[in-house]
Amino acid sequence: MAASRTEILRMLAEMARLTALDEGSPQSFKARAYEAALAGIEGHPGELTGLSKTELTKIKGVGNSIAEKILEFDTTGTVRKLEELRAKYPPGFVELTRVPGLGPKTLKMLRDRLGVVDVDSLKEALDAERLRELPGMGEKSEEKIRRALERLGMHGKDRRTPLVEVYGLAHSLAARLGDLPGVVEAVPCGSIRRFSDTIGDVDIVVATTDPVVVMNEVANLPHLSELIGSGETKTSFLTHEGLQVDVRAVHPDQFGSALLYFTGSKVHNIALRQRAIDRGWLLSEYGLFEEEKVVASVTEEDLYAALGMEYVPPPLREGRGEVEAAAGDRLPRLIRREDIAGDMHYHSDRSGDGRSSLEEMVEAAIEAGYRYVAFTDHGEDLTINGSSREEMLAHRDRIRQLDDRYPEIDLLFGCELNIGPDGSLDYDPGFRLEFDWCVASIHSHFDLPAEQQTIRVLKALSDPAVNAIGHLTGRYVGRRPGVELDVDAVLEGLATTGVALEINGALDRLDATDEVARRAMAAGVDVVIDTDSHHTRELIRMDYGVRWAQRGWVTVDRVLNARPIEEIRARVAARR
DNA sequence: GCCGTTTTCGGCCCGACTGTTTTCAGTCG
Repeated sequence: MAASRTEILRMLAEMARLTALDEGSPQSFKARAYEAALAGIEGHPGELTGLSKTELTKIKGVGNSIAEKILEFDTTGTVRKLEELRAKYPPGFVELTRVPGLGPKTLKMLRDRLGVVDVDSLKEALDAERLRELPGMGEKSEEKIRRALERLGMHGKDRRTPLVEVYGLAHSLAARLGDLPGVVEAVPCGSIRRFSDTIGDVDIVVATTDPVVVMNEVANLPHLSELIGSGETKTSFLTHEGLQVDVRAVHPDQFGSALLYFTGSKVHNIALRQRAIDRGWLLSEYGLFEEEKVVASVTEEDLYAALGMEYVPPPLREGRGEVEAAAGDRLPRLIRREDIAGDMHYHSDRSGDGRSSLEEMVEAAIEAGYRYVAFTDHGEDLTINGSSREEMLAHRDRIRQLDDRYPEIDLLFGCELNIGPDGSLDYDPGFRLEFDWCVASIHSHFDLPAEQQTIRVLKALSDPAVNAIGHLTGRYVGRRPGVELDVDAVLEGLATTGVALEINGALDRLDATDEVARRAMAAGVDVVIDTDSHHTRELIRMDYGVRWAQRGWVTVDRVLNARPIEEIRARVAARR
């Protein structure tokens, strides 16, 4: 039997989790070794199955022992060591690690001294007031754990929230703190700044000469439901939705190092700190130090430069090879918002779910600085939102008229075709070729087997009218997983046909994923970064799409809509 | 468990806050 890449990653993640528990600390070197191997493999593009032990140990973070475990897992389907750990720490006990405030040390003590093995037995021990008998524990600890248990499942330590649900809140909170007296700047950091599609909690760093004012403001925010902790420079609280927010105040002179530290990721930070150590320095949120002397601290640019690296944009800071690349001046020229020349997935109220008129959408596009835009209203197969042939042809006339009226922008008559369960598309082949540009996307039948989904998408992209595949999996972050398909097969299809992979900037979609985008780069597939706007206020999604693409290491030379319209037209023509 | 332009052994990122303690361990990020 051969284990898939995903299964191997999951196995290593479980090994890391259980080893941390067994060793009594997530900082345990063994646990971190598993995490390092996990990161190394995630950054390793190729297949894993079939690799020899020697080849496996060439992967960063994978040594003899982990290579053997991967081989064992690949051939037998399990790992003896993992089975032992599972027996020692059954799921009910592991569940307890999700309780905020309960770490491995405390959990071990609870089990050894009080026989606590799961949530129920923990509750019994709490009711009997037995925890306070233990060293280091008291009445307050009992109360804290009791409260944490009550809201377990609502927001355990490992709960991730879709970015779309917190993005607005985080920025409005930062804006509010930014207006306080003494505050120079307030910025959401952490996974929000790295632009991860899900986030654990909200981290806001405030540059201020007067941290007391900031801490007071935070303690009295209307969003605050429960105060978790508050000190002179740091306050943590839960919102009414159960989201944890950490606000940290630093002196403006230390803002760069604070931003760097609180943006993470953890893996990225550790790598930077290691670089500092290699130079005999120390890097913390307060700055880069040589003994007592500050080497750099005011801006992130200063810090990277001092460490002998190119500046690393936040979306890249995931420990996926960016540290090595930046140190060797090998960071790719990533796509940037100012490179974008147009939007190739764009709706008007011709679509049933469109909310702004053609004129409004054209003017919004001009306002955004675009040189061209493709209107891609839904085809007839989406019965509620789509348009008939007659409607589409009338629509085309209006687009041509507007194209004449607005010489500063080129308007394309396009369509968002619906990919049926069998890969079929709207209209007929001849009519489809009437369009200047077509994006084809999945809108239903999300549960078909992966093999069928792959055939479905491959069939759609083989149609000469199709120029891009929209929101590849149809996922909604945190709500709908999206279709399963053979990504490599699809990428190969895209590469051979010259059809582009869309990176959809809608915050709840962010589809294709950053991971797929990166594989697309390796496979020689071009992308289009689109907003899929249905309203003039959705054009901001281009910022999101670009940052998401950066997470996928998408380079400017591979983005179709960073090129002149003539090149896009030529590409469409060449395909027919 | 991994790793080596000082090392095949002895290291492995750094600091705030809490609760329980009089100096610190545990947890978290």
